[in-house]
Amino acid sequence: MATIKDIAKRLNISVSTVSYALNGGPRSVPEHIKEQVWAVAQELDYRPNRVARQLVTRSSDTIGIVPDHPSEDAMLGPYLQQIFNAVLNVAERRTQDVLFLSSHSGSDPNTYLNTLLDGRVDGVILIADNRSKLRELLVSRKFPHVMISAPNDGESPTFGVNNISGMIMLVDHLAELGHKKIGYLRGLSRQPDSQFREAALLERAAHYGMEIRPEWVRDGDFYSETSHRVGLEILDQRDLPTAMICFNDESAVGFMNACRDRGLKIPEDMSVVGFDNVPWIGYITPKLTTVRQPTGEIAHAAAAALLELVAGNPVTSQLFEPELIVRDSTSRPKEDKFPHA
Amino acid sequence: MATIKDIAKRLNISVSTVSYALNGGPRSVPEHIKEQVWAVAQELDYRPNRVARQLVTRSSDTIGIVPDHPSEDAMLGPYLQQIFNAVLNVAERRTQDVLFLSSHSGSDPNTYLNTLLDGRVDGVILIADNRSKLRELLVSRKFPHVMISAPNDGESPTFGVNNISGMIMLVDHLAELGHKKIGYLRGLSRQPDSQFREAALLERAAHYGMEIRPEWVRDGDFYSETSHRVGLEILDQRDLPTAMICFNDESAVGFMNACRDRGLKIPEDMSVVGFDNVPWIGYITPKLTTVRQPTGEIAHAAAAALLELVAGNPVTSQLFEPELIVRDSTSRPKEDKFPHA
DNA sequence: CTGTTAGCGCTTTCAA
DNA sequence: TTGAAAGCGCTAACAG
Repeated sequence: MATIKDIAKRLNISVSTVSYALNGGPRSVPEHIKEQVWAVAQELDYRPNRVARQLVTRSSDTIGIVPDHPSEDAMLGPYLQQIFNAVLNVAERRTQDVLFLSSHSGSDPNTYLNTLLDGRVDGVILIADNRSKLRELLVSRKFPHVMISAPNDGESPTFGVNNISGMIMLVDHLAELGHKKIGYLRGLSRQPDSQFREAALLERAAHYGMEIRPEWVRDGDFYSETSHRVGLEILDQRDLPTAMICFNDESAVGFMNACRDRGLKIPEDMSVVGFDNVPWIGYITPKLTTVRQPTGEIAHAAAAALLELVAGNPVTSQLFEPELIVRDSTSRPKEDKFPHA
Repeated sequence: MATIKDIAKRLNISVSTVSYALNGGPRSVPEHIKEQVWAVAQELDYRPNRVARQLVTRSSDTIGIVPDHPSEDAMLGPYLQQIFNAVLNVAERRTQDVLFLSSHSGSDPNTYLNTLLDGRVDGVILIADNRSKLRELLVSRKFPHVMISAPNDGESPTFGVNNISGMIMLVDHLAELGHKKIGYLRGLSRQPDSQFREAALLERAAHYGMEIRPEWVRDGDFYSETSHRVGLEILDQRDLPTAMICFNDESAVGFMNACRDRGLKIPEDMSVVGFDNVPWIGYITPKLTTVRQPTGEIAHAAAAALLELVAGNPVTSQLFEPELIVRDSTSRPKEDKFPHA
């Protein structure tokens, strides 16, 4: 493979001149030399060696995405997919590469840190909450990073959705429809997201004087199978809520299946809402009322911020507002249909 | 940042000894020296500089994924997602990175080639068909690569699904149910996949003496909106087929929506089949009969093969068999329900 | 067995 | 204005 040395030799000029000619600076090179250099480069099919350049410039033009809870099938969930897609788009526009760093070196954060500090990435987008050990290490080493999906504690630039107002929108919507008895299928309760949403739910529901019986609230995870199973348990009780708030769209699908199994019509017998507005939401029946998380915009902003950070510029955290999307899975509760009957 | 030089100086030994101690070879190092080296490394918080190593070993321990028709939202489709996920898994197990190379340098394949030859990846997985200009360049430069989703022409190691037998399974299934009148919503007709499937469909249908009227066959793309629209046009005709074969699951969803709009029950009035078995298939109603493409396995094999190739070992192409998954969107045709009526 | 040293290909400082 | 040369941090060939 041809190198700048070959080009220099061929033209009897110095490598520095070739380098400057090829890079268009910082030193100026006479136009006719430039042309010759480019011509010879073409002829020798010269391809710049990016690794050599990286070594001397100490920058890789690559950013990393680090999911803090790496799993075998990380890229199969819509959340990471949307983030990765958005990051890819902004990186591409700035001719940067993006590396998806799942967790080569096992789960020890300190070992894992090697991956980040060995020069392959200039900075990382960390998808984790604040208790992340890795985040701590990044902060203490001042390694350029931004966070997604963590509450903003001022330690790192953070980009996320306003979970609280999302939940409030949902409760308000149900309140407007006249619902008084609400059930809640929560996510993993150790997750900050879950906690914020639940707190908002309880507060807002209390505000409206809604009833949320303990037996209508159940733990789940993010999968529809679980919420299907748990949903059946809820539905097999005597008294039922008239509306169910599900932690995310997937669990809403599971719960809707449970309703179908028990012969409950949605939304007539039971209103159901989700959270997220996943990409395949248009394919499920009935169409689900949910809150859209602007995941793409969030990731977009995070990536842009990281690149600023890498370039040495200051950045500020950003909280995004979700959007209520009313579809066909919510309506007035049955007993409210004829309020004066 | 500490380097091996610092460690060497600290212990009054040579850098080569340090290097060998750290890497565990190829030269052997006395155990007690090794221990000292590791201790000092720890103490100085030494992190190996991977870029420097790359420069001398001329290998990046990174493979690339190259979608030949890069789009803004490349990672939003399930196909690339599954491929990426699988590749990530095998790469991780072999401590390799994977770079998703969408198309930085514009669409000129030759410029684009720079990206691949500048040392950042040791080889690439090309997702393209055989007419790919980029593939041609890779072949002529003997740059390590494998192909996914192209017919195997013997030029490059190729990994894909047997489209023909997939379509045959589908037609056989419909024939067994007693369908005689078949419609077909095809994909983009310039795509080799589409062509193979259509050829197989026509041949197999002829074999069974099935009727496929031209007005039951329509072009589409891969999106449900299109097939929804086109589906309505088909359904507004006088005579209808009893079963519709859709190019992929997404278009099947669109067509099923069209059926719903026209009051046709699935599968009673119309059997519908898709192709792919996308991840969210469990969420649509009625559950779709389809052919599963083992995309994950294919990508897995492709990635493993690429790593072999990079290591200098020979590899062989592989064709994967699809699998018919019968669910609730197909049944006997109506007029066949009482064959002797 | 271990230390010295020559690069890998590039950028950039320092001299001329 | 341009060339020579010093590294970047590492591996590995070579020398002792």
